[in-house]
Amino acid sequence: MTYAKTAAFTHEQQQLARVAKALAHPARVAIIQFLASKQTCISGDIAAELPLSRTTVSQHLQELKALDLIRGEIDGLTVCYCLNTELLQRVHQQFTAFFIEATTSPACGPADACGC
Amino acid sequence: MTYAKTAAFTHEQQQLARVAKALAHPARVAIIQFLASKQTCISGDIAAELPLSRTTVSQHLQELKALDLIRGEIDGLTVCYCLNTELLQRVHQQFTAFFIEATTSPACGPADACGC
DNA sequence: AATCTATGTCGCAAACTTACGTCATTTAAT
DNA sequence: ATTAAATGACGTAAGTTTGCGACATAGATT
Repeated sequence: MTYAKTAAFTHEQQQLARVAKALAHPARVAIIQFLASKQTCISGDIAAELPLSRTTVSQHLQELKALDLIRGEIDGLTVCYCLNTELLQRVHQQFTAFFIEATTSPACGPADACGC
Repeated sequence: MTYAKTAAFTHEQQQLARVAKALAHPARVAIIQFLASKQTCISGDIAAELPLSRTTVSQHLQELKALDLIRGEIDGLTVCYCLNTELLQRVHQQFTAFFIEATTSPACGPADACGC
């Protein structure tokens, strides 16, 4: 997505694509769900929950952190990760707007094979 | 040393990731928006609207088609593409469920630096 | 038939992602 | 002070995506 041609698209399109990309790996979906399932920010060994090495999970965490979807606070030896629910809410709205735009279009109906 | 990672990713997580991946490029977001903006299924030269070569656009179209997010009907010389609004609606629901799960978690608040 | 047009397919190069082992750093426990 | 634990950074190998020109194909048009 950071390919050369990216610049030509609207900021909105790039924004949506960037977040979509963050969710484009089951590990990152799983990480977010895991963080959501805990009342407290969980330390980094989310790795124990996932079929991936700690290093790889750490990398996925950094990726989510780079977009600010999650935050990490160092607390002694461990790192406390947590969801940025505010951002996630805004992202949710963006996705919803996109999907509504897409699903309310008067394009071909569900079954008919596109009678244009 | 490898951790004991027995838990593979759920079907649900993979599903979400797969769709997210389809939206993970601004060109594909743009294609969907473009199809939504037309009352009628538009032929393949969506390429004229995008800062990409026809070949590349065709490739993105195939990718969306592989997930059945869009459909293409051959109509003589041209191909009629259209959104699969039914699927998009279901996908929207999936994303919404995910985001609600993520945003209603009692994790760290927006401003406080994660007081765990 | 010869040609034109709209499309998809193929193969390639460059860029990016994924996954993981090893290492350095930081903090806690002995 | 030494050792142990948790973690991110670094390097790197394998795989995937992106982007495109050249080629192939299949209806239209002449």
